[in-house]
Amino acid sequence: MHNIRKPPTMADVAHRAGVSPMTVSRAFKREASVSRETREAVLRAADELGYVFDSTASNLRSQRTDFIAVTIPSINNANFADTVRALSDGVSERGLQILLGYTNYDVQEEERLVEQLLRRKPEAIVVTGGKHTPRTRKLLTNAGIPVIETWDLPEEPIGHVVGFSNAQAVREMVDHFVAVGYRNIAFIGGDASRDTRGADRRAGFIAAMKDHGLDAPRLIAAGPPPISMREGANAMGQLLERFPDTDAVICVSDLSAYGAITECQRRGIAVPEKIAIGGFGDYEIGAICVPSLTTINAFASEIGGKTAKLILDVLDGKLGEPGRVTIRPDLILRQSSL
Amino acid sequence: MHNIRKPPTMADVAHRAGVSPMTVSRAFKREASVSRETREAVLRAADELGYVFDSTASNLRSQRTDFIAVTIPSINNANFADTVRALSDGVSERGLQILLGYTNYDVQEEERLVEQLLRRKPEAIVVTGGKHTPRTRKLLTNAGIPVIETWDLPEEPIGHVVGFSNAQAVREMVDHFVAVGYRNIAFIGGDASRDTRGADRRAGFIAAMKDHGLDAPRLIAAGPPPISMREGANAMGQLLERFPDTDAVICVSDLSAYGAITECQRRGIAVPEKIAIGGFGDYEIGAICVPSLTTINAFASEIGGKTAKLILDVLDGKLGEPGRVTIRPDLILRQSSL
DNA sequence: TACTTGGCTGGTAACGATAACATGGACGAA
DNA sequence: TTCGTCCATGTTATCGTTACCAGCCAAGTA
Repeated sequence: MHNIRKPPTMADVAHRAGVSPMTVSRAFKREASVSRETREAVLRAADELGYVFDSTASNLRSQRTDFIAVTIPSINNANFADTVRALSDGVSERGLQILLGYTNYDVQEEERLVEQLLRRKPEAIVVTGGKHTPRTRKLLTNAGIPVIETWDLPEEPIGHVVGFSNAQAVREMVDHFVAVGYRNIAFIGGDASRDTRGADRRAGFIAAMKDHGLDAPRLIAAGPPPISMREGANAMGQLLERFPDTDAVICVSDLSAYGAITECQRRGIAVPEKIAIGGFGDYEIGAICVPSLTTINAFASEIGGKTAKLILDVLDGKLGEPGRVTIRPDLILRQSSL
Repeated sequence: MHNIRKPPTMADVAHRAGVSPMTVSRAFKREASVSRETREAVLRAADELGYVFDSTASNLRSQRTDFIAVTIPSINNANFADTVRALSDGVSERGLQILLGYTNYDVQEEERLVEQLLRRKPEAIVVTGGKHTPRTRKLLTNAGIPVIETWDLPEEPIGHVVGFSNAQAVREMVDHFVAVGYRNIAFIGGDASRDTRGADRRAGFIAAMKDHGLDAPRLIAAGPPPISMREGANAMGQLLERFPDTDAVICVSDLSAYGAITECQRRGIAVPEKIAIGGFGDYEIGAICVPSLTTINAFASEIGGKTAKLILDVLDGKLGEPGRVTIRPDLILRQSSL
């Protein structure tokens, strides 16, 4: 009964509904002016034919894709996932869809990814972090669409920014630790070469220590980012052996911090009595583990939500010049520190 | 010096390089036959003009988007993230890109999402789970592209399947628990109405208990899925109060199981001496927490990897009929159970 | 009545790449 | 030499929708 038919087009729907293709097109748009009856007739015809709207043609002709391109370092990170979720929810109300890619914490990979994403002609592009290869910067600058850098406060932003200072956030934790009496404070992070946010946190740690007149020799690099719980635990082991007088540790993330806590538990070292531990990111585990974890809430969801709002404003032409939204992370004190 | 110029097209590049647009098109494809010199000249001209390849036009004309559409219940779940990552890595070698959406564990939302994704004309679509609304089934069936259901073994698959039996996996844990002497075993999960994989696990639990001649009155529903650590902890509190004679608990996920462990710690209840705990999913935390967590490895990455391979085979025409790849989850025994 | 105004609908020509087919020249075999 | 083959390149038409511009008609206004 059916030959290998091509899928129906708007023309087919138009024919069946007794209208022009142009009217079918309008019937599929929310705001377009079509009479109620006509729209219903068109949608009914479309349904009967099993018509599926073809975005590829729409994208080309209208020069709009309704894509928002997003790059994150890793898809397996609850912080970035929170940001993406809030961003996605925020823009989806306007029919915008996230086109997501991950860079593996590698600026070269970011370059490839950004180029690939820009070919899809997104309405805007959101990148995590403010450090890029020269070619990435050039691509983003010339893309002709809004560019939003997040999770960082770049000194020379490409366009818009929704972020916070990783260094400053860690500084506040150091200030607190010093205020309550810790002196031999260590820092556990990943190899600094790749994860720029992690490097900023470590730099903030060192600078803050210096400002308190303290040296910062206790630096453990636990491997290529992201640092897992396991790597955090291993780093804690190293730390305890190399610097037995350490009285507090700040970890680059809650995950590594939790790993560090468990390593102390396995070694029978009391947290926080013998050693205090701080994390970063306010992951769920930090609130529920025993002892609970002192950490920094960087408001990952807010970053996504405010990025979404920024994008909508820019696309609406409500924003003349590049926006700069600064988030102020919160120090959350819990049982793992005094 | 700059007017509001339109971005350059292939025609512009062709003109500058002294070739035809067709040759430019070929120069941008990997396999196309273009002489080395010509290709280099074209790419140089493109670079000088700041030309960015326009996928939207390519997509329409070639009727290929190189998208693989994927739906997952939540973007904040390490298991699904693992699957997506492996899938993405597996197909990206062939220039295929993931177009990701999440359903919030809601089949209605899945329906909306699937329709939206299909409009983008992906080369294939991967859905998590085997339960769908009738309309979703119809959309997928008629889409004319490979459909792969994952993380489940549907009785009536729409197309291909890469999954495992959630019920069977839990059954094996029950079998083990019973074999080592536990009798008063409880199950902590989410409200069954939405998360079908969670519901399958619970059903598997009840059936297995029955097969051992045991009742299964100890069922705690901890709220809408996904169940967080916190909800797992709360559920554990309820369980201890309502069924004090419980000697073992199986949780719908490692996250809720870890929450349950912490609740026991806060109440001074020894795990596994007073109560054994099992999780699901082999999240990193289960391997590192103290006590470490007995769990089920569902091989999330393998699901993604095998799905990628399946897609490539199907697109190459190497597969005549629907594929059915069955994963066999592994029971991992750790300290939280005897 | 004549003339706006505004809501709805239709016709035509793109959007920018590339599938399909054609062509021209280099090269080797007969 | 002559013909066939293959590689590199060009020409033409098209993918399916929608921007743009009209046109029509009913309702409101002077």
